[in-house]
Amino acid sequence: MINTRFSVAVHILSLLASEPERRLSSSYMAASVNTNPVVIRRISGMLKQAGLLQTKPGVSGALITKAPADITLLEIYRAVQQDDPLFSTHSSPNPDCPVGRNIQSTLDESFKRAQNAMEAELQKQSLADVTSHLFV
Amino acid sequence: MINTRFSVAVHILSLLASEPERRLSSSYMAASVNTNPVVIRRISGMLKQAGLLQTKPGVSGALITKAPADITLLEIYRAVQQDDPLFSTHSSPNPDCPVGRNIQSTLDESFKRAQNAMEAELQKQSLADVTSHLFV
DNA sequence: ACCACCTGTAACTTTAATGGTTACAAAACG
DNA sequence: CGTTTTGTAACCATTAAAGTTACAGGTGGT
Repeated sequence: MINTRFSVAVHILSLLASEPERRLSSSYMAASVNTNPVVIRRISGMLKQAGLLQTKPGVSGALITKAPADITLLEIYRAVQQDDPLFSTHSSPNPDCPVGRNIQSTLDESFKRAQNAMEAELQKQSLADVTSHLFV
Repeated sequence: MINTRFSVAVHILSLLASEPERRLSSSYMAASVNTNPVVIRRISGMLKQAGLLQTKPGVSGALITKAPADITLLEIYRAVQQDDPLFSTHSSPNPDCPVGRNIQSTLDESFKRAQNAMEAELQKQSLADVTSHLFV
């Protein structure tokens, strides 16, 4: 199961998108997510590296850097998951067995196709699609 | 990251598919996977419940129950992952915040779409597709 | 210039999931 | 009958994630 970083990252950006003029501090966002400010800063750091938000040390709060319609969920996913594989394969199968010898490379291909399909769907959804459901 | 049960399950079924006449014991398969026989029996149990293989208590070995071309990777995935969600959402966001109040149900929908896309791709691949790459 | 406050980050603790292991009852077969 | 195997339960070890504490460094208000 994929960790909650992705979920929290979308939450953070949704908050920033809802008040694009206002700098929201990590404490403020932590109260909405219901976690510790350090957790927010950790994930904000990854989003900053991906160019999705701006912060300055010492200056309170973060600002979103793009229009929500121009941020795909895939960008957010990649920002927090880097290139972690979605599926893991068991390690060191028996090389003396034809199945054991070739299973890993074969599975890697199948798994990559599945992951690509998932990511293609995330590419189709934008942050604006998410936020449009939040305020109704 | 998805656990290695799926990977091991495909390995098990590939072994059984490679010798459909022969009953392979959990110890034999454990040697190919490079793990403990109990791990194999644990996963075999799930595959049995899904109708993908047969075993009898006391009788050594397992047999595959279908032609590899008729087993999709999705069937195997479902057999070992049940209906675990692919993505997790952070728990108890703040209900006093419009974002916190609605983020979970919104994310659930987005995440389900992504998971569906992944599963649709697994549906397209059969065990035969995998085994055809193993013996070359 | 000072101070209160914030970010960024490292380090540590806690918790949960996974895989490996031990143990043993129940069943089958020679 | 006794050896072997499956099916499970129970337990241990390892790992990853999230939460927490701590603190250096920067900023802006006073």
